[in-house]
Amino acid sequence: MNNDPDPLPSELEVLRSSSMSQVIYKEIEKIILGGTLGPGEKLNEKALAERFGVSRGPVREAFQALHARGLVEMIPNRGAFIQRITKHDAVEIYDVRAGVFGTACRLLAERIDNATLADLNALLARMDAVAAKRDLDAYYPLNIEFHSTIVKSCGNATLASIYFDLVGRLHLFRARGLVHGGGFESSNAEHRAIVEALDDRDPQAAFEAAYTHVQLGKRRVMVSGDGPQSNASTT
Amino acid sequence: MNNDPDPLPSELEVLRSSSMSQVIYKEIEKIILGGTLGPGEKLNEKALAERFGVSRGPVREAFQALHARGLVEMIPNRGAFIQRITKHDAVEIYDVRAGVFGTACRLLAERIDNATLADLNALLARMDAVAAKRDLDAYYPLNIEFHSTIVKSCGNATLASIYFDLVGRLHLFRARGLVHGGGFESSNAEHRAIVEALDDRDPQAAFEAAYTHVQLGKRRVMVSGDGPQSNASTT
DNA sequence: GAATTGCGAATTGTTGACAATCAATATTTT
DNA sequence: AAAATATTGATTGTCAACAATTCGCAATTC
Repeated sequence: MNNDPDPLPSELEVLRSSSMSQVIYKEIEKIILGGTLGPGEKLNEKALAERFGVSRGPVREAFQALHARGLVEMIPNRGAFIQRITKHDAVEIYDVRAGVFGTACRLLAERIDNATLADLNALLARMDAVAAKRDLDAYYPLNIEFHSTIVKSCGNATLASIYFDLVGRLHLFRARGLVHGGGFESSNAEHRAIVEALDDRDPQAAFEAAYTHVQLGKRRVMVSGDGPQSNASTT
Repeated sequence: MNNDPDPLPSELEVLRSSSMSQVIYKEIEKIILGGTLGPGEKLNEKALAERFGVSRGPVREAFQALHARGLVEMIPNRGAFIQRITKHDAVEIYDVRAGVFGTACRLLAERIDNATLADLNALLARMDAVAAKRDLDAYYPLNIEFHSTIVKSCGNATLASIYFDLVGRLHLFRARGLVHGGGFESSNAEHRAIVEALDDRDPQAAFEAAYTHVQLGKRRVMVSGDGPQSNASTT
């Protein structure tokens, strides 16, 4: 009868109660990708359930979804652990990401409008500016926005979903490490090559430029640190 | 005390009880991809639980995993339904699959050995043989094996997983329909172009051949039937 | 002193029960 | 009779409890 019996919606009770496990999913995903709990660490069912104010059921359901997405490792009778990414895994993910991102550019080259092109060129200019100042903290989000803009603009939601999945998994690899500069001028040069191919509406060239860019980004990350403790933004 | 109290292990009690939900996952996946229960149909928790002899918990966990993989649609307070794939969705999936399969060929071109090449050439010959006889039932599994061999040989398990995921989702689109012949001579010609590029160890050419092949396969499927009631094997 | 064995606590896997929601039918009203 | 409304049945969402397994630590053994 009365509207909103709960005085404080508290962000967790806003959504329908039915999608509770999906809310928990998003929350745990935040914990994992936020890096507050490194790879290999255990996810305690009871602790998480109490933290979110629910029972263990929804938490377990979220675990299964996270496992299917490759963010969580399930060991029988042991529980859920944040997925451990080996260097070999990271190489694999980078290679797939190169192909997926290249495909995004290829598709985008066939449909890009001038507004999107202007956005990308603006990002290029801003990245050049911060690169000249060696401001890596400013470069990082711009770099992400550049790639995201392309992927979101290519008109393929399935591709975008897979792409961001891969990016998330890579976050596990380079979780919470220092950033290695060096080579983000060349990184932006590669960005410019991509935009030029898009401007030419040349799908093959766009793919090649994008694929090569990610591959070079992989090398930049791999040479900087062998273990999963290096963060690199110049991809 | 006595070993194996259950007279019939029945394939469901063989594995550890802990991975029960994952066994249920595989079983429901079989139901979905097997086509005995078309897209949009409802998956009843209680009925499935009784069928597998477990409670609803593991079934719900399996639902979440299937949802994360894009095989099941979850509607709040309504339950789980086999994912409905629109024509637009199918186009998206085909485009991503083209890029992923192309990437597999690109990677394979850099590492293929003569044994794998011989396998692929043998498959080409067998496909030519059955294509000459217009034996579509024989062509279909060979075609699948050809693509699977490439994907499994490219040395990237992450890519393979994503690829087979996409193939599974496409199965939902063309579930339980008649097969449209026409164009599977050209399909095998495209296969041959892929193998030739692999033989040349030419990554770019391999990608282009593979990408084009899937794109043409998409067109062959799309022109044959607008709705989700057409099965096409010549991809 | 090092390795092994044997508890006890904690955690996971599963279940059955209860509350909430939805679909479908029956009933009432206009 | 048609539309709107109430009621019933079924299904989903959530929870708390129980069984089984694992982990940590102490006691024992070699």
